[in-house]
Amino acid sequence: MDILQPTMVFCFSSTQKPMSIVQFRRPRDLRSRSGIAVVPQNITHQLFDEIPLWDTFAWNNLIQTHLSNGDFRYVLSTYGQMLLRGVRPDRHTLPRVVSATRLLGDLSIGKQVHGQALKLGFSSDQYAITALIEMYGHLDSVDMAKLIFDKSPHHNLVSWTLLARLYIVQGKPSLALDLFHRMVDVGVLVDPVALATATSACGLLKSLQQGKLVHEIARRCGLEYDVLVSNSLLKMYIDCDSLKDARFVFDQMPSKDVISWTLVIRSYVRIGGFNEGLKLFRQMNLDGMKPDSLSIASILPACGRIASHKQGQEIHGYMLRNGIYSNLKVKNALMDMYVKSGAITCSSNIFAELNEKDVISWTVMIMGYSLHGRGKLGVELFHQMEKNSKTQLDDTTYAAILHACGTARMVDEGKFYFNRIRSPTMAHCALMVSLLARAGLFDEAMVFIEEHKIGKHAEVQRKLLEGCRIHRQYALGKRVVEQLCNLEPLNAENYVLLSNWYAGCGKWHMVDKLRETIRDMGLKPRKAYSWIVFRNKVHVFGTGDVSHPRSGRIYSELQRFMEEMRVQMVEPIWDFRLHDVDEERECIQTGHSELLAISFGLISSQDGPVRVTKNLRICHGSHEFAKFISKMSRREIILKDPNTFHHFSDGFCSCDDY
DNA sequence: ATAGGGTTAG
Repeated sequence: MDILQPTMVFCFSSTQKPMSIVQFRRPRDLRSRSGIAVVPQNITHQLFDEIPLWDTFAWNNLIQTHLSNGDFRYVLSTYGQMLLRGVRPDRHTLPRVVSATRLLGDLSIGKQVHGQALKLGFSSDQYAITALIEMYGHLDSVDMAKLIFDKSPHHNLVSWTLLARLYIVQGKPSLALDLFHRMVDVGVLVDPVALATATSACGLLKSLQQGKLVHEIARRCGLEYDVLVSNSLLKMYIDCDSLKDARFVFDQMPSKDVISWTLVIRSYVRIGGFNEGLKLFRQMNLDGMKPDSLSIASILPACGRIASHKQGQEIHGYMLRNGIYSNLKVKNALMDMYVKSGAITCSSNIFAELNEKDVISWTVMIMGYSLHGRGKLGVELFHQMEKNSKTQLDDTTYAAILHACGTARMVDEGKFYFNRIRSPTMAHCALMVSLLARAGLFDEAMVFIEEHKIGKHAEVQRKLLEGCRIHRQYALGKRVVEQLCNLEPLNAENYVLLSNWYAGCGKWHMVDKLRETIRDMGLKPRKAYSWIVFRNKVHVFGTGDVSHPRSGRIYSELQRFMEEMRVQMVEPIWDFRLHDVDEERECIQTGHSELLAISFGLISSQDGPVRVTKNLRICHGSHEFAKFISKMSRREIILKDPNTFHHFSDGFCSCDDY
């Protein structure tokens, strides 16, 4: 094929309109006399006739306009006309035409243009070379790009950086870094973009040592505090898991932009520093930096994780008020925030209004329903997803559907989906064990564990224990706990479980012995806490806590419910055999932290749900008591524990006592 | 001409 053939270059699609040539528009040219819009070719032809043949500048201008409008085929057709009419392309023409072939993804035309560049004598032009490097790099290979680079008479900063970038895209960061150091060695003056490219290579290599070397070069060039360079350094230190260095860079930055803030906020959120993340987010606002959709998508997971319904809602409100563009990523993050902070209805409202959904949207909702005890809805949603969209499922989606089957106790469906997973992960297997154990199918669970050889994983044993707890399988439960002590001898929680088991059978000498063991090993069992947000303050309660200013009223309210319960002949439950908190066994029921938080919630507000979060699992007795309270007080209580959300309402719980 | 930040994972 020859690019000079007009048939080849005039390949307009009928739907495309020549919007881009508006600057050459003359009223009488645009419409034919009959008033019918003329076809693009005609307009273009007429326009070509208007451009003087000697005026290369005007032709370049037209090419540039097409290029920036994304009309790459017009670039080629204009270029074709130039050649056809004998207009001489200059050094401004070829780079743009080469870029157009790259963006079109057409290597063969690109090669033809390259040939013409050689013929016309532009092969050593800096701009033509960079365009060619990029074209070959994207459409052919990095090796081909390297060849152009090597053959070019002189290398400039941009061609060095471009080639390095190509190596990074190809997953070869160490080659990119080599190139950067060679460039520095031959004495090319580096700029912020070159430094940013080298820094990101270090991040990909996770090499702190290399990163610090580039940091030193940046310092020597006096570019350390350039905002692009600082941000890349920040990201590099985060990628290398050195939050300490990242924070140092951040604190030193004389001027931070929204990207700097987002980077550092996200890095705290990722390692679980939710409060620090929120603190920084507030600081960003105080510093007058307006959050955008990307920074908001980074902070929302923190709101979800600490189940701070209020803060997440405030951020959502801020977005609506300030018209912050919210794309699917942000909406997914919002949905997940509402799921994790106990407001499943808010997430399903957002979900219902989505006009496009990706795999994450579906996964968040399936998992969301399941976490809120509505596994069946989650399974239904999965069916809907398979019917309505060609979403490519991933491991997380399968984990969500297995979780939903577990919550809904849909064993056959769970097995069906498990068998569909091409290579099940440990998490998938553990979810299957959970599904079988929760359904009381212990023999089958044991066979499954045996078949998949996963008995050595504490995660799996804990799922098994969950089933034992639900179905009061105390003999099997004890064997599982002993197994856990063997698998994780340094996990205090396992000894607490064992100790509670012995306490349940009145074997107090064993309880004492275990307590000694825990102490001698220097282990510290986790303490139970519950918290509730009231008037933008977090109120935290420990077991038997009396430090709250309204403590008297909190306890008397619980006492009142307790007496009521006795009158109604409801027996309090004292079964701590498979419970994993031991301080609670020794505390009166009304001293359990979740009940203190619930009571505080009830006395400090008149209506609306009471939202409480607990760091450890709720015990059986408190669960029963909370059901009773919800009935007597006619209030909805939403309690989040590490595994699930319990919605207590009118004497029932959404978890169906599982 | 080359460039730094975002969502699920029970």
